[in-house]
Amino acid sequence: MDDNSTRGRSSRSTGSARLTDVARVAGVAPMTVSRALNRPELVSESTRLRVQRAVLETGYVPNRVAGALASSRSRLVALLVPTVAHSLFAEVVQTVMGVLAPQGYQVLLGLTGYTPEQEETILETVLSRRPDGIVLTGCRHSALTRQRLLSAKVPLVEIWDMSDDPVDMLVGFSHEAVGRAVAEHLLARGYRRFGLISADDSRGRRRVAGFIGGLEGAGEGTYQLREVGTPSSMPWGRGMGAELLDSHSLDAIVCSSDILALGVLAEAQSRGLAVPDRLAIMGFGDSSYAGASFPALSTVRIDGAAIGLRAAEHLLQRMAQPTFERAGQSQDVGFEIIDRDTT
Amino acid sequence: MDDNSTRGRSSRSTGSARLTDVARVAGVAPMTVSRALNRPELVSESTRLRVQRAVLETGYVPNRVAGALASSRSRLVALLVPTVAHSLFAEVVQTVMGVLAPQGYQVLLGLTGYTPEQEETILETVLSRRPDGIVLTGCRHSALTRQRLLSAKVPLVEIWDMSDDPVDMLVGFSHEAVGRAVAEHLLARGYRRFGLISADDSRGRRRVAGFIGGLEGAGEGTYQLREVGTPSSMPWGRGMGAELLDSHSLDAIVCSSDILALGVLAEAQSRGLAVPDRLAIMGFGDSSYAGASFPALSTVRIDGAAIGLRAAEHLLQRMAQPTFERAGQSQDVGFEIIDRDTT
DNA sequence: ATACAAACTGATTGCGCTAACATTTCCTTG
DNA sequence: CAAGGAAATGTTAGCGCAATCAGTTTGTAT
Repeated sequence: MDDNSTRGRSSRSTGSARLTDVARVAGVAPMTVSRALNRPELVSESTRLRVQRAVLETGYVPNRVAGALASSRSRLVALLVPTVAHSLFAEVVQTVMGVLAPQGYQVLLGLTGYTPEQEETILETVLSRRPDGIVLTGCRHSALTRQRLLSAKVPLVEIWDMSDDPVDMLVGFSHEAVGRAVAEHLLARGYRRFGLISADDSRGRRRVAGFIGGLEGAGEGTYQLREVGTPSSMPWGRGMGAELLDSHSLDAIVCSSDILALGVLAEAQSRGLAVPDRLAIMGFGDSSYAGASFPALSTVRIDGAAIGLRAAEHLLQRMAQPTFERAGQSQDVGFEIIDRDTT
Repeated sequence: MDDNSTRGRSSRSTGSARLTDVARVAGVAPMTVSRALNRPELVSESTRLRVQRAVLETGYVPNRVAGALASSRSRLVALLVPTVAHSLFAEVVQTVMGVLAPQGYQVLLGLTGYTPEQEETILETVLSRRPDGIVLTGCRHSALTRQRLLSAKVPLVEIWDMSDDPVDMLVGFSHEAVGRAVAEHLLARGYRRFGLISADDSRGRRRVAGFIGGLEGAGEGTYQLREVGTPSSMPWGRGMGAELLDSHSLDAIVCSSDILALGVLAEAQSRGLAVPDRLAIMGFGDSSYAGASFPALSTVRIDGAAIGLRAAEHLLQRMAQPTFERAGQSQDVGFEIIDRDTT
């Protein structure tokens, strides 16, 4: 009579149908309803149908918060990226979600900006949701972040970077190698006086360092470096391009993103500078618009979709395992220099 | 002796520190720890500090899954957009999260593609997480979706569109009005023979319908319509632009996104067609790169940031209210035709 | 019929936390 | 210094679900 299966009894109840309500309507035990919904293969055809009808009749919407607490499985994956306003990261988000959604995982998105402090704060709140897996952009974490990741015992994929000691799994590419390769490539094509425009984030800086290392290794070439704020944009590129061209005589400008490069291209065109004869321009990322600008932008192709895909697959595989065990595997997806018409 | 505050007792426990562990170390009741962490103003300075130390000592990470179940507040907001691969939606995501994160809300991201079926599926799983609020792109939902939204009793903001009967709150603009305004604007500038390139989604189609309505209202102008798949990209624009220019004599091409317009621009430039004298080009969205292309792209400015900002603010306001009550308010943020150098 | 396994269903318990109410401690103020 | 109230802390009882194990039914071989 005073049992809990009657509506509106407890002042704390939310008022919507629960598993017990469905069970009562279907004339079975709550546990059977749970099974009918989550592991239908364990239930007979007839009960499955009765439960199905009862769900429709009651308008039951499962409460996965309670489910997660009871089973210690949240079916939630945290995805931490610096921003989605950059098409490369948007591509990663898109791909990761495309792989995870069909497997029944939902995504908790976190934007870390480009600072370790924000990463730290966001990771803390993210961990409190007890996600089943984490995809985290970058490998350079604060000590506290790293310690939290280690003690969390959650499958983790770090992406977008290479590291000698990944926390768990890793899918990325080497930013230094990109810079070095671009330097060697442009030197080989005869360019010598370089302008560098980089966003002021750590990975952009590592590409710059790689580029400078490449010049030094070859013993050739000079450079002028300019940093711009995040997020990168065409106006930033155009403005910095103008500043570099005003004050220096340059053969080529290398940018830390395609969007900056398009800004430089616009500036060159407005000055009537022939590209690439008077000025070569190099982007980074191979965004969708890079291949179709006029002239088509030379750039470094990063396969964000491949990174997202592999990260998600690694995660799925690990989340399917009953026991937690770090993998410690790294995967370098590399990059490709795309020589179009601006170099 | 057999109490539950001893580690490793229950086989169902997760093994990490709980509130009771912190309480034991701090020498206070569990409830006091809860208060010290969530409502510190209710706790004396000295206990707050003792709890703080105990948290550090035990390495306690709150379990918000349990917290949400107990309090019926998930501090989760579901954000449903068609894609993040489009800069306008990425901007909305970025802004919404920027507003909500400082208020302690986390975002559950859902990608609905451009189909009502996916929206339906995703909404179902999203509702099972009991979010405190929902931001949903678009106003044309399936009957089931609408019914679920109505019975969910969750604050909801529909964005990116206008509607006569919003489910709850609404922040958007009229796609028909955009189409009509663009038609009138271009007719006024003397263009008559139009090519239209639109993505095959419902909102793009409504802008096309508005454009055609504008031509018919004025009794002037002819048009050729082409639809492209989603997601839009420069190659799509360039290809469709080439097809239109090959088969028709046109004054202007109107695109359903800036990225398509840049593709058309590239095609025009590669053909040596003077823009805008021989061919005018109009984009949509005013993405970051639109203003800095050469020549600078004319487009329709949609303030994604404003939409995201207001949607988030409305939601916060509603989530702060103790009782659930539909608002039924709409807000039209409008749009602006930006006349740059391609018209 | 009987034994035995396999398939299915049910009862109990607890996941980790907070709402609600009860109690204690501290501080005014006449 | 007693009375009264505010501030601080504690106790109890779930939130809604699934793990676990116990029980029941069904099918199959003897």
